[in-house]
Amino acid sequence: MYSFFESVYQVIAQIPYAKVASYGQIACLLGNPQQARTVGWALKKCPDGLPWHRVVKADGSLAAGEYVELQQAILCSEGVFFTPDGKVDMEVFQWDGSPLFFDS
DNA sequence: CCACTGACTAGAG
DNA sequence: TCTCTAGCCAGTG
Repeated sequence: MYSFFESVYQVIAQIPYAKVASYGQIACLLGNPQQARTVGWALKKCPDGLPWHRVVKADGSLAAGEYVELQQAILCSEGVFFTPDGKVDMEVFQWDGSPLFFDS
């Protein structure tokens, strides 16, 4: 079952420690820069072992709905610093997409 | 098969 | 600079 969601999960699974990626960035890696919404919807499925906390909005703010504080807590635990605005410093922590491994 | 929803993004007021 | 609106695709009912 290699659906769009599966691709989303694989990409997110490749996000390295102490790094974050925006929905649009993930969508771009999948080849569809406009599908940021669909990516977020895939995150809502939230499969086991998926580092959904490493996925943030384009401006660096969190987007996990009611799990926002949980996401911030996990990211803080991973070593990601937050600005007083409650946003991630994208200039420092945004994933560049290098460690991608399109296996199988 | 048709319609609605959704953890977004970018542009305009 | 902040807030609001429109558009996008895939999945579920």
